[in-house]
Amino acid sequence: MLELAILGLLVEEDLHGYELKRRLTEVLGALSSVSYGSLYPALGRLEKAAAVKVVTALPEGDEPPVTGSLGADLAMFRRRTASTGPGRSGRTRKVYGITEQGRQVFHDLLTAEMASLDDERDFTLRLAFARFLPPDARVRLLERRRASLVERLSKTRGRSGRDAYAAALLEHGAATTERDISWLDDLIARERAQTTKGSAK
Amino acid sequence: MLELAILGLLVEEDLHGYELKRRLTEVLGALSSVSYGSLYPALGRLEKAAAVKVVTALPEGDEPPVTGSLGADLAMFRRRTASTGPGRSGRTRKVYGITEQGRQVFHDLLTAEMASLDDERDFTLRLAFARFLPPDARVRLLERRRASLVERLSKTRGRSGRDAYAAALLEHGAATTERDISWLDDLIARERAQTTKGSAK
DNA sequence: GTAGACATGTAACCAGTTACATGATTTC
DNA sequence: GAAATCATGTAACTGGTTACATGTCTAC
Repeated sequence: MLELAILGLLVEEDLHGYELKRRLTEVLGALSSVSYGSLYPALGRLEKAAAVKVVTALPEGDEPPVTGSLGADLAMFRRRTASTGPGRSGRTRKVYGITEQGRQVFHDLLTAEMASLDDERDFTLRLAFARFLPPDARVRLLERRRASLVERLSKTRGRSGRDAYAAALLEHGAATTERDISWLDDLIARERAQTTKGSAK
Repeated sequence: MLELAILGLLVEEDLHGYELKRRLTEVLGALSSVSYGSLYPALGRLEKAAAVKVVTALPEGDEPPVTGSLGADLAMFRRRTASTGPGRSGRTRKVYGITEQGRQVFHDLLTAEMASLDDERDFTLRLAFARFLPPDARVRLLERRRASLVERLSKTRGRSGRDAYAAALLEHGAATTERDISWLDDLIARERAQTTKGSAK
């Protein structure tokens, strides 16, 4: 999960751990922000698996490469020299980039059909990276999620809470699930519209 | 968390592990159902802490026995004899009951102010047992939750997703949070209405 | 007599957290 | 030169999971 999120962010841009954490909190939003205690070990694992590697060349313009022309890595010396003008940084930051293998891993994780049957976080994360999926996989993701919500709803409807609080909880939960379902319907419809537009017809 | 849920269920009724699991799935609803691999160890811990104890004598009232009329415990022999008419059970089930200490632990856990800042599950669980809280603690719970949602919303609003999917996610999330907030407002209002009605004024 | 629901339990694992330790750089 | 912020990392723990092992009772 964490690995998927990290790779997803690195697909677009080289980042160092600290910055990565901030982006993760954004992407995963309310759904828990990660702590350094899990982030750094995760980066370590990914590095060992050759899915990411330290690039160290600091981004300058706005994104990272764009301006390109980094010249040399000089991998050995951990650029302890002037970084960028009146440089910013702390300690010696390690900027990570995704490798070809990492892209592969990313797609594998993203496509992995299993799970997410009801895991909200998992679904959210995948949807956040949906643009990297082929259209049909996108639709499948949305529909699997929809099916799981419909099933949940069917199990909820019919039971009534033993007291006002439990009842309110049940009712609100059901209403929320219904809204989620029609939201998904919208997304699915939009998706199909785009697909047919693009392809044959 | 699990402990709190178990104790909360046992406050009302003696139950054995298997049945407990089913109730837990109901109470915690979509928010993950527990597995036996965590339930039984949790029961073990609670027993060791003297918060629950095995009662074995099946409750009669309403749920499990129905046919009732069990007479004696004969604690030593694990009732291997006919349990209830054309008995129901499997193996030899252990029915747990909450102890006085357990009730204390339950209230302590339920009242514990910390946490839940954004933990959905935690809040849901506490609200499910809200009837065991004094009115003022109930209001506090609801308002703390409300505050945390408001804060979340303020952090979300303003950022816009980098692509259609992220944007849809953000937007839907914000809308859901808004609905949650007004739902809480309803609950709080109802709560206050009841409090003033009951007390002086 | 065997399939399936009921019932309890353990061990190995996993994904994350907290708390701690360290250190560079900037700003006041 | 102290405080704040940036930055990386480790160790101990937590709260669960899956997979496995075992067993009983009912219904066919």
